Amino acid sequence: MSKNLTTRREDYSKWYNELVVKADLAENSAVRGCMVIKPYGYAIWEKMQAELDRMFKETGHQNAYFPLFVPKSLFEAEEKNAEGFAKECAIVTHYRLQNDPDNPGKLRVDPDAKLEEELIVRPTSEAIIWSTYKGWIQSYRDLPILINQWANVVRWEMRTRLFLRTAEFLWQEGHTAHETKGEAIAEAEQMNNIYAEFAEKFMAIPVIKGVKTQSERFAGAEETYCIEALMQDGKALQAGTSHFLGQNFAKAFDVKFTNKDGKLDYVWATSWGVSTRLMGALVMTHSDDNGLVLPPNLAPIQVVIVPIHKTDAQLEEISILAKNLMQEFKTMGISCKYDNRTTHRPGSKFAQYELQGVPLRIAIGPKDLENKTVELARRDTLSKEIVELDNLVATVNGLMIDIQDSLFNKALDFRNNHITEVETFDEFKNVLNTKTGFISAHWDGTAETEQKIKDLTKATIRCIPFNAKNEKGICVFSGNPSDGRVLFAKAY
RNA sequence: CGGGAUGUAGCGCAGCCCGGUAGCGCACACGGCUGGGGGCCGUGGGGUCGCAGGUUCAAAUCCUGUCAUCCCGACCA
Repeated sequence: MSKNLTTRREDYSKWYNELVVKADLAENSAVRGCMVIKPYGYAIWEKMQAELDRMFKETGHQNAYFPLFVPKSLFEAEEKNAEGFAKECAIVTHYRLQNDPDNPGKLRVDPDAKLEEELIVRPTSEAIIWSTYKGWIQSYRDLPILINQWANVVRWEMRTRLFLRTAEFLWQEGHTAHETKGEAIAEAEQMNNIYAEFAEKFMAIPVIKGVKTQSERFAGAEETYCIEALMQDGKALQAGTSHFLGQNFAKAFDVKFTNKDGKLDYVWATSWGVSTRLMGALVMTHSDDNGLVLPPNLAPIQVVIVPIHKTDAQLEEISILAKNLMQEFKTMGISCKYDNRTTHRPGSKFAQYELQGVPLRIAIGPKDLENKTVELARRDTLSKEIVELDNLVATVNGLMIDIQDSLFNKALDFRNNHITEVETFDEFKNVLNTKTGFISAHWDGTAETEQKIKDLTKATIRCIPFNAKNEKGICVFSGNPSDGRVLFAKAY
């Protein structure tokens, strides 16, 4: 069935790359480490954006936009943050080109056009935003500030992969300022919950909520909340993070306010973000060897109608039926495409929509016209059935919900079957190398142990999950006392 | 930046060892037969073989240099 597509079993990375390209989601750009998101891929991203944006606004956030460039002096103000990102920054040093006297027809950087202060292309916007907030905040009456921005950021990664790690990527970053510590923590937790809800309800990706260990924390954060998902190859993917930043940025940028008692205090901050990496998570969670599988809630095309005909007259007759159906789907809010191209044959259309993950396909041919039926094919199960034309729209509507649920449940089963509790380090290594997935193990809470395990196995602590049962134990590596289990995995 | 590999048509590759002026599959264009799962047959278009130098009557092929890309590490949403 799958033609020209590497299978998951053969080579998971290759399968992923080919799938992203062949499903028309994105491709590598000629620009180093950068990606071109193609219209079909972007349409999915837009659906994600729309839903997230709605959720942000429902919780009182507003959108704004801040500059791409961050002057170096601002960038370095919060030391930990600067240090964390320093190794992967693109830097603007000049502002003008000129004709190259040594190479006619070529340009060179004008050496006289050197900037007095270099500009960092934002790898994240805390610095530029907090330097701006300083001017906005004087009193507790100015708080909270609840702002999100949709933007691109640049991180000069050594090795890149479509959607999962590219030098430039699209994301949203929320940056909030609060009067109290408690309020800021509540905000960070709320946003992590929103991410989890979005991942599970819209992307049909089950996630584990928790906090990062100190060494995995965002540079400059006091606490990093995260949602972790499990891909089909048994590796974990960080799907979203939300940070409680304490007063670190307020202190670095001197953002003080007068509180209700008339005293000066630093404001409390959060930041949170998800990126186009979610597209990678979507692909890797649901897709199969025939291509992409999209949950109905995110599919740009939820239903495709493919006519099967020999003659023009047959096509015309099918088209009348198809157009009526489209109208009904539209009324139900189901997006539908009728592919009446005569330049492609039905079989190749079937294959194409399968590759592109369209959740449901309706085929209508002369036999169907005669019997008042259509053929329905589900992308997720690859099952086909002939159904009556009567009540078709209701049937399809029900299937949209079924498919969405069943994708989630399938991913949930897989995920739950790949969380393994281990008691010894031998078991740990064994599970990691054979079964893969998350390993639930006791940890002594030290960075040293965490690092040693990472060096030995490449597995990192993905998160300290919130839902962990209260259980004392001994560390799987050091044998020292542990307060609870954490989740280890190899990660993207 | 350390280890490995590769640059030949839009994409994927063969040819290189053993030098004789470039080929296959997919894609593309045209014609016909077709049409309920990626059709078949025929015809056709498209490449200064990454770049520069050298050896030679002759270089995709041999030699030297160089550039680029990919994979494995380190870094990371």
